[in-house]
Amino acid sequence: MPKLIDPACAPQDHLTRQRVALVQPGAIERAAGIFRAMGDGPRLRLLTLLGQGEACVTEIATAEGEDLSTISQRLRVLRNEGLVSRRRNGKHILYGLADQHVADLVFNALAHASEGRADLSRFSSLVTHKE
Amino acid sequence: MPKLIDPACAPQDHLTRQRVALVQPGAIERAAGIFRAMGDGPRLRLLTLLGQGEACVTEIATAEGEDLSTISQRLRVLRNEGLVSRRRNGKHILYGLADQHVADLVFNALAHASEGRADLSRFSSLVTHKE
DNA sequence: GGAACACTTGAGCAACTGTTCAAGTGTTAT
DNA sequence: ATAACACTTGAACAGTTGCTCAAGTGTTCC
Repeated sequence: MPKLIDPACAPQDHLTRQRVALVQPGAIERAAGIFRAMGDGPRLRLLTLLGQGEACVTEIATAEGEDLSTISQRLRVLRNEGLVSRRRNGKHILYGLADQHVADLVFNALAHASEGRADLSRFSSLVTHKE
Repeated sequence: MPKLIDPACAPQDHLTRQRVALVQPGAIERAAGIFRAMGDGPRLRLLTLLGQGEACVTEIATAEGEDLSTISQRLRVLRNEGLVSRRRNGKHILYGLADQHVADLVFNALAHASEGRADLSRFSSLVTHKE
């Protein structure tokens, strides 16, 4: 009965190989929500843009070639998941990445997806410059 | 005109604060695809389960209290994004996390979402035991 | 060979998501 | 106070996604 070498899986094995609930259910739902918000091309593009520093909505909109409303809606989704920061500066509202953790998630996924072919040296170095 | 201290954002500023395309467009789409696959509670649960070691579909189904077809469909989505490994063992097919990178992504998100209240010591230590 | 087991797959339908449009809020300039 | 600017928001519609069911594939056992 070489269970460790051969992880076979008869019904009686299932009973012995009990799995543990590693995290509280709420944590999984929150994490899924974060991934869901990031799991959209245009929204992830936005995050990579903000990874290079703060920007106001108009600036983002012109950079992406989209209208204000669309960008604002995308930012709302990201904001609902706590992924971006937001502060007013006169007439403008500046958005940025919420914290280093978000920067890391985006950075890691991009590094993985581009398999080392990207130059990410400019990315997320401004996140801590919140002052 | 204190631009560095005050990142204001008049139209003429937008032109000077040019952003760079850090990654090729394809990489962003691939990364978004990965996040999209992870951005579903039940599917993320599956990944955390596989983070504790390989399991066959039947075992997963009984553990989650769902039917085979539903689990198989979820695994298909994860497989299409290259997040899980798959190998046959007799009648059974064993699934696991594809690589350490996937384990890291899930681990980081859970750690973030549970704010240090989870015991993740059992997680993903088996990923490299592919032999 | 045939039967049983362990999945996989395509189709169908309900539920969700993203974009656009039109109307609204808050701030600055006059 | 009025106008202009910089967004935000709710509703509506199209496109996408996830689950269930029924039929299919591949493997083992007899």
